[in-house]
Amino acid sequence: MPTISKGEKTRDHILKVTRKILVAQGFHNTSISAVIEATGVKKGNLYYHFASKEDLGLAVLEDAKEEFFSFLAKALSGRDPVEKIINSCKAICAEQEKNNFVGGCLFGNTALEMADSNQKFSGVIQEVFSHWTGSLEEHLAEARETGLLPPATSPRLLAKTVVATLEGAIMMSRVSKNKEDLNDFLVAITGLLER
Amino acid sequence: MPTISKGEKTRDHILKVTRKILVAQGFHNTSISAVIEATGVKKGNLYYHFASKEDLGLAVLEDAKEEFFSFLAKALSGRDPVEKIINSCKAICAEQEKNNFVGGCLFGNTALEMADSNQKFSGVIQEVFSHWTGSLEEHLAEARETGLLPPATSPRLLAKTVVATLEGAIMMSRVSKNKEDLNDFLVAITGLLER
DNA sequence: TAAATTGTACCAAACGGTCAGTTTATTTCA
DNA sequence: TGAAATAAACTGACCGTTTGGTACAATTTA
Repeated sequence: MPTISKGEKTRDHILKVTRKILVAQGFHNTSISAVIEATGVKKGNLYYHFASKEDLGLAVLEDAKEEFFSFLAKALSGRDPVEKIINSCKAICAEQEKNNFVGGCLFGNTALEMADSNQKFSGVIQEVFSHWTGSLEEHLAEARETGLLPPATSPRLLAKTVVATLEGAIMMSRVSKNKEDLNDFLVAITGLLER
Repeated sequence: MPTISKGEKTRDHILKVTRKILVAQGFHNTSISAVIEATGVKKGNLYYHFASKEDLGLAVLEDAKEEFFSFLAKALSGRDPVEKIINSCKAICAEQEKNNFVGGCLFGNTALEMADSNQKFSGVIQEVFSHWTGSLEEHLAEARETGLLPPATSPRLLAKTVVATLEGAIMMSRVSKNKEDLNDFLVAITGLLER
């Protein structure tokens, strides 16, 4: 069995709780004392596990990244490549609705908050976007080869467009808090892929 | 001639300089002292013109909103409604490139930073998105009527999709700092409208 | 003469972070 | 096996700094 030490448990607990706060409030608007209160972990112990607030934020992002990658891999299911992509988008939108459009996408949020002021943060974000578009690109290339998409299709461009549209859609739904909005965007993305 | 009082001039100077800082650093990562330093306006005077930091941020957003509306109206030029929309997207992308992908879109940034924690801010953002999609929607409806777009087109859905894709594109370009990225998205949006 | 601006000094609260010391687990070794 | 040593995990008081914001008399400007 995988021996999980007490420290590892605490560290993971901090990561998961902090992620919830970060996604809703952003990095700069989240204080260490808020993390301490929410986690129940004392300050000294927090700084035993993480060197700084930046270090904590980065670790949260890395942790969420790994989780998202496996989420995406599972969500990319269906009978054909196009259906797989659409289902993954649906799964992401379902998550948003589950959270009542609070928080949105941690990576998108952090991208816009830190992109120009912290290279370490934007580095992780870039990995996420890169892996995400890369995965979609592979399936789109397969779809093109099997005739599901016209030969003139650019898998790379289309993959990036799907991700961008989804991120934009999450942004706008988050502002409007309108349930129909996200469904509308799903229709649009579906239309993008089915022709 | 429009008499601009000294106070109005100072107020506007504060707004414009603060906007530059806000768009690059975000609201919570921008301190009053940074604003004072950048504007050259003394603290007492700043609080003579603005009641609080929140009030200042809100005023910056309102000011940028008005400017964006007239920018959009001018940018929506072309021989037909579809060309008008494409040109407006091009104009927005050109602005992004001009700024070397630093800052991105003030409204998108603020949306993701404040959406769930400050209703006043998200209210202004909502006005921006609403007016923006509304303008595009009008032109798309005209395009559909004149046969430029198929009858099955939903102007409302397509307008929202264009805005979402553009916001997502700005987000991703800002992270990647890649000049080709935005052009790619322009191609995608053009493809969305020309069929 | 009213509006606008400056200057300085100040405030309480919150901020991120440190550290000496205590508790809890794990190893070492007689 | 069990006491002693070591390492990991945790505590809470404390630090200096920055934060947004205030007070207000004195001065400049339109």
